[in-house]
Amino acid sequence: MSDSLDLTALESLVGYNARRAALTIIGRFTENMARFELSPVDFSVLSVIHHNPGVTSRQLCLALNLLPPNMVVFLRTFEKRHLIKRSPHPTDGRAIGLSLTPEGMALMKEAEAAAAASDNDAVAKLTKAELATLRRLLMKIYQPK
Amino acid sequence: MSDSLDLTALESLVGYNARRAALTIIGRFTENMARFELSPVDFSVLSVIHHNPGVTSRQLCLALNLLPPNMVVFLRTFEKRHLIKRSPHPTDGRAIGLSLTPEGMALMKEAEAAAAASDNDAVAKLTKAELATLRRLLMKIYQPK
DNA sequence: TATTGTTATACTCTATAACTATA
DNA sequence: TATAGTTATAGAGTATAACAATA
Repeated sequence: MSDSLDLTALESLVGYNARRAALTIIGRFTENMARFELSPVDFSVLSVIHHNPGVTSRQLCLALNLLPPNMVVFLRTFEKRHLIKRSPHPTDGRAIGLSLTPEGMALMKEAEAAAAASDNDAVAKLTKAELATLRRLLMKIYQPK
Repeated sequence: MSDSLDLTALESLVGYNARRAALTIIGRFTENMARFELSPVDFSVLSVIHHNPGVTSRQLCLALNLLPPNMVVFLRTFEKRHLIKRSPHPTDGRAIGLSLTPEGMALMKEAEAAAAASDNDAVAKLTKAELATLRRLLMKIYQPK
């Protein structure tokens, strides 16, 4: 039986194409990062902490579009795994500054290399110029203003 | 407090950007399509049936990367809403051909117009040429071969 | 009064195992 | 033996309401 269905109506929607591409890339990401026991969202949270030591939970939620109650669970798990530590915020007694432990830094050094490799593999059909264009156009869609 | 976090590591990953853009577009899609009581996946299934009358459940699963047990639930719900009908497959006694009812066609005529409008709104910052490029690059990522 | 972080919980979406009817 | 469709269920991911501590 021929699999030649007409999908042109769906394929005209950017949202459909963006979702299918995201699921493809991130599905592979999930497999390749399983050895670190990091989901895509786990990785994104740890990456932001890594490059922004002292960041607060609220800042993470805003930057990554995650909800505070869910962030609490992520951070608790990371702390139990000794990947992050919490320090009192210098000026705001309600807030808590987050940073990676040496163990967390060691993990993220490897994990970020593996993440980049997985991402590159998933988009290997595109040229470097196409990838630069793609990233730019995608960011234009989700960034405010 | 300045919100200027360093996200460059994440933003270098196509998967991260594709996911953020997809969630932005589809979040708006979900709001705009709520009046039809159609989720993004609901819409994609009905759209394929609309443009491919007689399609089988298995073909839908392959085309949209959905799992058969979940498709059963979608189709049951559509049938209860009198949006689709099932007909015996002409040659394969195991399979069932799917098509829209007149009621389903009427709904999808409106829903497809609203979907296109929502999608266009969500990517209004991009030019027509950029959108054509974006669709082409995204399809290259998720299409096999 | 508003905000940060938290708890508990509900809801949606997706995935797995096993079954039936037909090819 | 393999495939189309189905059932039941489990799991992951995400969302809502309400609260304590601090600004």
